[in-house]
Amino acid sequence: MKNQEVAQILFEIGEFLELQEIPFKPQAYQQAAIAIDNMEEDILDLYKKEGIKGLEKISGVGKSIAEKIEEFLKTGKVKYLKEIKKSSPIDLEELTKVEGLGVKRIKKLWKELGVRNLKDLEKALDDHKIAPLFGFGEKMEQNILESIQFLRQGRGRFLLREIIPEVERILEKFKKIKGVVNLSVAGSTRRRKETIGDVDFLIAIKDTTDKYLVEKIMNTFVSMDEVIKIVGKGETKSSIRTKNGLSMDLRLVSEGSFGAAIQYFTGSKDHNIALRRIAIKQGYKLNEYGLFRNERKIKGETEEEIYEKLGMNWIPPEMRENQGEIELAIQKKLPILVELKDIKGDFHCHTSWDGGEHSIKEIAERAISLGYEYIGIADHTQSLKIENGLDEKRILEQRKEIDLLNKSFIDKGIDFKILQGSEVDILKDGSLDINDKTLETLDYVSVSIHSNFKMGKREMTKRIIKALENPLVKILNHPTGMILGKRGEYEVDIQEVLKAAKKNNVALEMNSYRSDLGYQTAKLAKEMGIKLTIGSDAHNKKELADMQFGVYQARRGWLEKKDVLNALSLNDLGLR
DNA sequence: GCCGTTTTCGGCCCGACTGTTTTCAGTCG
Repeated sequence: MKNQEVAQILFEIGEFLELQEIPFKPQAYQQAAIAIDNMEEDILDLYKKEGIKGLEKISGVGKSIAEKIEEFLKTGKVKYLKEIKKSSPIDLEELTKVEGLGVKRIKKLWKELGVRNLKDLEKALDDHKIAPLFGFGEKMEQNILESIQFLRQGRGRFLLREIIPEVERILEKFKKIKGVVNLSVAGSTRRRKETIGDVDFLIAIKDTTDKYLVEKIMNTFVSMDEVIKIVGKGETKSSIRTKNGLSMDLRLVSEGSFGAAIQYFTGSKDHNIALRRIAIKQGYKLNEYGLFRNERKIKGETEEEIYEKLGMNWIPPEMRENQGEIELAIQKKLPILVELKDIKGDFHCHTSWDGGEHSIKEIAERAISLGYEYIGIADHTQSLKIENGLDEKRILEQRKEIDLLNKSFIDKGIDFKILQGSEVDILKDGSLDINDKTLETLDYVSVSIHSNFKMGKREMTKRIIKALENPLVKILNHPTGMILGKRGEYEVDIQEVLKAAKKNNVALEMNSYRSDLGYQTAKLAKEMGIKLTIGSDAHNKKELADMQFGVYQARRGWLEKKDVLNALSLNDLGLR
């Protein structure tokens, strides 16, 4: 996908225009960049299909920006960017990453000290040249120094599943403070984005002029064990940085503004801009304190009433990316998103048969305690030597154990069934490493790529499609090969894979551990009428609970219960 | 540069915190 590259270029043009103090154009470029970054469709495909007119259909893209995109898609370059870059040789991309430095300050540093990049900036800091500058000062110099250190440590985004436990711990801490009437995490964590840049908390109290309570809450926040730096501390907002490099903000609002505030701080930015424009059109003003008409607050206590007053349904946070959810909310046609409690089983877990930690029985017992109706055992197959993958013989042996366990459930009157699946390896040529005769004995067959990742896009696409054409195959596991935070995607034409999945009636997995099928692709699959499964990929019984993270991404892909195979009851699955 | 249920011209989201320049610009989200 070229989308990110295109977005990056437009964003950069915006920054250079800002540097030149040209009004309004920077925002125009940056809005177009955001829209393209959020797009589901490959911009190159769009251009090939519909040409420059297709590009102009993207929100925020008009004639001029469309031409620049076209130029980039054709030549890989944009002359306009090259020219404005020439006029000021500043490495804006690098320097704007320094917290506290925006385009204005960067420009000043360049004019006064000739700072063009991070290296120059570090030299200027060494020589203590920044503090004496008009408008800067000692403290700013110190802050820039610390920001650079932070940057050098490699500030990345954090995985949602790493963040959630810490967030819950902190929320518990504040719940205990008397006088806290409402609280929530906001931002991308509340939207359940798969990676998180920083965490926003929101706390409501009855009376924000209660200095004692305000002080107590803010002090609790900035003196938590994990804090290594207090970035800011005020009466309504404080910011800290934790030991592991995560930034957290806490905002304090009055009870009556909690709804407006949680709406505002949940974002996304794009969603909020769109919502505020609608408010303006209807003669309102919307900010974090409420919905106002002529300075008079109309609503603010709950999110629901704000959305309602603006003439739409409340929108689940996971959907708030300005991808058409507002239009649906106005038409009152929002999908009813799948929830964790809708999940009836799991088609992707491993047992001690293939090197997992727990026996089939132990896994099944945990699945029962999670309230599942069934569990699909999907152990690896023989090609995965390192995982002690099963060959035909062991698959048949495993069946015996599963049958016995199922019989014991029936005897005990437990309404639960273990399904024997398998995570069959797709070989280099697209054939499977278990013969069809054995596959026929399974309750379902799921397939995956685990080797030869580095083949060309065309070859890999062919390989996967060939596997999907085997009529015994029901699920394609982790379709892109990515392991979020660890491994990138293999080269594959996902559009073609989707088409083949549709044609052959194969479900695609949203893998909870890997987050590899992005929510945008999931949304596309749903629109094409493809079923999805949410798989935990658990290698022990504890990891079965990771299902929640797959459900979050499914919700971000607008999936409903009916789109998710493992939200169906056993009887509705249509297995033997 | 983009956009249109007031508009093809004239608007473009909004507020807190920080540091520094004593009244506000810059940054951030």
